[in-house]
Amino acid sequence: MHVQLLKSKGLKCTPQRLMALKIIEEKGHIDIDQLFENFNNSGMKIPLATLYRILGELSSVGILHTVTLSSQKTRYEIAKGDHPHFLCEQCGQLEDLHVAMNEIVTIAKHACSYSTHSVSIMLHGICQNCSTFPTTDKEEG
Amino acid sequence: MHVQLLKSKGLKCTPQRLMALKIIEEKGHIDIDQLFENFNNSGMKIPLATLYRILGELSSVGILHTVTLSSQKTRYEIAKGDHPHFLCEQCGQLEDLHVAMNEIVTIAKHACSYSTHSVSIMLHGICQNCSTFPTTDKEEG
DNA sequence: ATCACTGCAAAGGGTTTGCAAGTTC
DNA sequence: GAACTTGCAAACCCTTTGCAGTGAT
Repeated sequence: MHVQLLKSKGLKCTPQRLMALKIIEEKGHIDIDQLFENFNNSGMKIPLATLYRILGELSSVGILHTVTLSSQKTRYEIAKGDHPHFLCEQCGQLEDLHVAMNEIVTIAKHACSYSTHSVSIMLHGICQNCSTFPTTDKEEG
Repeated sequence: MHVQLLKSKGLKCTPQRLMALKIIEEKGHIDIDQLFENFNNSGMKIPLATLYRILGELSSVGILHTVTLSSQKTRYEIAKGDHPHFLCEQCGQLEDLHVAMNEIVTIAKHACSYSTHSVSIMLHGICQNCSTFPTTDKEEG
């Protein structure tokens, strides 16, 4: 329950924050513009500045996880532990990969004598849809 | 030889590009501000706008590889094939990890039915120096 | 000589910030 | 009622762009 989640982090339950969490949970991965659009579609007007603040707060307390991409907007997802992602270079779609991170982390850590808190793994390629319909022009998904 | 490298990509050999490559090769990983500083230190004045252009060009032809970080400036390195990185969350230092990517890639790809071109792996933690001298305030390195 | 590149300055665009008004607990 | 949050607008800052002058081949 998002109400509990916010309270547990000492954040107040505002309609804006609850809506943000609801949308992000529904969409899985989302960037700020898509989130902004979803707010509008659901009839709730919100300034971008407020969205930036909400996303920043929720990320800093660990409710959200951010996926930083080069030349694409940062994506946000509900934080649910490390997992690899697949990024389609053509449509920009981001997907969770369901693979045992343990194995990967173990291997990676062997190369690294430092204490490691987290591991980001991103595969880059072409997604199912884009390889099936290669003529489809580049479009955000 | 950087001269050959540039020519092979159809780029002209300018002192600015050669200097950029020299510095980046020396430093291993560098962001644009550090690069700018290094230019100044070596007595070559260059506008940031030109550096942005050079880094963009060298990256787009594949001479440089960019490492995009959240809340830190993009780092540039001479492109030498995929390898995992370690990022110190405290000092921001980026290090190459020398580990067989193959194993990791194989595992990761098993979770992914799509055609994968490249894999980015980033470990986040605290580096040797920062854990040895934990009182040292956060500083860029 | 030609075409590419640099330098400069200005524009652009995403993100952050200050402050007053409005909410939550 | 106190503290936090939102909304708005302006400020910020990094990055890109246009164009004239310069340089590489």
